[in-house]
Parts: sequence; structure tokens; C-alpha cells
Amino acid sequence: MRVAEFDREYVLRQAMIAFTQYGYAKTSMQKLTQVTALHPGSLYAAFKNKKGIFLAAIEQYQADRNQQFTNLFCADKAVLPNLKAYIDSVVAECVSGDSMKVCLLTKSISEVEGQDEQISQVLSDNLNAYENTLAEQFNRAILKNEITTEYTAKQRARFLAMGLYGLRTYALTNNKRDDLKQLADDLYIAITK
Amino acid sequence: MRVAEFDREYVLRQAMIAFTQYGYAKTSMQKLTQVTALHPGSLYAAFKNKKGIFLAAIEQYQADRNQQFTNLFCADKAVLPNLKAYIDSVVAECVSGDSMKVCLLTKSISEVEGQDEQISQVLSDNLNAYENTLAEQFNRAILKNEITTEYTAKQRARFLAMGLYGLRTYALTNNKRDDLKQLADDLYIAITK
DNA sequence: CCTTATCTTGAGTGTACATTCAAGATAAGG
DNA sequence: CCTTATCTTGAATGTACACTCAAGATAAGG
Repeated sequence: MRVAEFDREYVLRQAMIAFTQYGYAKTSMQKLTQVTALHPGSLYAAFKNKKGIFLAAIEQYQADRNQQFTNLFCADKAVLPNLKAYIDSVVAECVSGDSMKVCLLTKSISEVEGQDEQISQVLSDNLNAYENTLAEQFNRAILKNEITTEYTAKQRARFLAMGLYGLRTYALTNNKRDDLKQLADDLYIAITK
Repeated sequence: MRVAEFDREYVLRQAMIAFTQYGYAKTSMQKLTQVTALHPGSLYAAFKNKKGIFLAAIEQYQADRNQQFTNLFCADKAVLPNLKAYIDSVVAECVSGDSMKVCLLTKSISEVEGQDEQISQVLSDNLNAYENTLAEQFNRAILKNEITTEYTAKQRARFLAMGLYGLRTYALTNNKRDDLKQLADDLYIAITK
């Protein structure tokens, strides 16, 4: 009768950062023991194996992202300004030296696609949920007459998701703030037309 | 006095496919000996090490891509129809089960970013060259009055590059042909407006 | 304060990896 | 047809990895 001592959220966030930085394959268990300050046995007891840690870290990542998103869009203010601010925040992440400038979900799905069906599915589900979250905002914008119904909320959400995935990838080849800002502005125009 | 027996292009294309499918880290030398039908010693003699094989494969990939591109855009016909066909060909690649549905360059840069500065630089250079190739086409389109000068060729090329990177990533989360086609059509509209 | 269930510890295990190298094979030059 | 430089072969090497497990530590219940 003894209770686990470590802080699960802290451990998963540390793991999350490592996986984002090094990728799934190149994040060794040794690295994970270092960043979490847990011994192998504890990690295996808590998460079964490396894949278990990864899946739990993804869950934490998504929870954190949802929180961030909810904070930004909670107000019953106009949707579009929030959306613009959100897109700009992605640009800010991209130009920051931070390792979180890449998205754990897209980076991981690109890595494990065709190798691990279960992980791929989880990642895909989370990214689809993200797209749906975006679509909700576009629906709100339609209800508030901020955008036309020329395109459906779903269509706009898809295009924005594609654009943001692309923006993060593009930023790996060109990290100039002005260029990324321009792309973000053009993307905003495209999805609000 | 003896000449190497293997077909360098064949070997590199096989390596290229493996790297695209499994990623850099998870493509083992054993796998490479299998797909190239070469023994370790031969591979090391010809390419120095795994990284050497990878860099050579990237070079081959880019050469092949340039060839494909030149074939598509060689004609002094109108630019936009060719561009549309090119974008649609990316959609076709995305929905195909083929392992080449992902781009070796973007997948690799996402993987090795922050791990190997030399490889990152090579990939970044190649992707920038790709962007410039796209910009050339937009310049031609401007000269032929197919598009306005509201946006520069460079701007349009950047937006298209971003869109295509995003499209390939998005396809990993949603492989429905209609949705991807719609995104491609919307992307085409955005860059030719 | 003792029992017991559970957690923590970290050395140990087997496997897979990138790379090397010496022996054998083979083509060009004389 | 012999020499020799170069290529091919594949077993061997050392390292890094994911994962295990038995011994030790510690908290809750009685």
C-alpha cells in the first residue's frame, strides 16, 4: 500500500518534449529516464513500455492543446479576430527556437505511418478532432455572419488545417519572420473569403 | 583495375524508396543491403557510410523530381493548365497506396531537424530550389498575362509550396479522394487569384 | 510497531544496429 | 597469361538499445 510518487503530468510533458525534439524512434528509454528523472522500472510499471509512454504523452499533448484552444476561443466575442490571433501564434511558435515549433502529432504521424497502425490511428484521430475543433469555430463565425456560406465550415477548417501543417513544414526550410507572417496573412485571407 | 559492377542509379533509387518508407533512422544498413542487393562492404566503399548513402539518395531524388518537372512544364504552352495538372498529380500520389505518396525531402527534414545540421542544410537547400522552380513558372505565367501582378511570383510559389507540404501531411489524416481534390482545387484558386 | 502490498532501484539480458576488415574474386595493362 | 589494383564478400566487432527482475525502500492498515 504505497502510492506512486511522481507527478504524472510533469513526467508526460517532459516525455512529450523529448518525443517532439528527437522523434519517436530516436527518443531512447535512457533519454526518457533522464528527462523524467524516473528509473526504467518505474516507467515500465506506469506505462508498460516505450509505446505506452508515447501514447500517454500524446494524450497529454492533446489535453494541453485543447486547454490552450479553449482559452483562446472561449469568449463569445467575434470569432475571426481570435482565429487571426491563433494563426499568428503558430507563426510565433515557428520562428521561436523552441523545440515545440513542430507539432508532435504531424511529426509523429509522418514518422510512424506504415510502421505502427495503432499509433497512426491515434494520431489521425487526434488530428481529425483538431480539424473538427476548427470547424466548430467556423460554424460559430457563420452563425455570427462573419463569413459567407460559400464554403462550408468543414471545408474552411480542412483548408486551414492543411495550411497550418504546411506552414510548420515550410518554416523548416525558411525561418524568416516576414515570409512566414505573409503566408499566415494570405492563409487567413483564403479561409475567410 | 576493376570497375564497380552495380548500377548506381538503381541502387540509389532503391535506397530512396526505403528511406521514404521507413525514415532515416529506421532504415537499417541491413535493409539497405537487401533492397540494393549489395553487401555492406560495397555500400561502404561506394558511399562511405549510411549518411553518405542518404545524401546520395537525396541527390538522386532531386534529379528525378527535376526531370519529372521539366517534362511537365517544358512546353511553351500556357502555364496554368500545367500547374493544375501538377497539383492534381500530387493528389493522385497522395491517394495512391504507394510509399512515395510522402515527399522524401519534407519527411526527412522533419525527422533530422536539430539532429544533423549538414543533412538539414542539404534538405533545406533542395526544398528552396523546389520553391524557386515553382516561382519560375509563376514568372512565366505573369509574362504571359495568365495571372495578375497583385502577388509576386515568389509569394505565389511560397504559398503553393506551403499548400503542397500541407496537403501531403493532411492526406495522412484523411485519405478521401474527394476531400483532397477539393483542397487541391481551392489551393489552385488561391494561388491563381 | 509490525505486516504487507506496492513502489523504486539499477544492474543485467538479449537483440539489433552501424561499421570494419581480411580473404577471395575479377577485370585491365603489359 | 600473368600481374596488380580494385572490387566483392560476409563474418566479426563493439555499441546502443528496449526491456526485465530481484532486492531494497516505503507508506497504509491493523
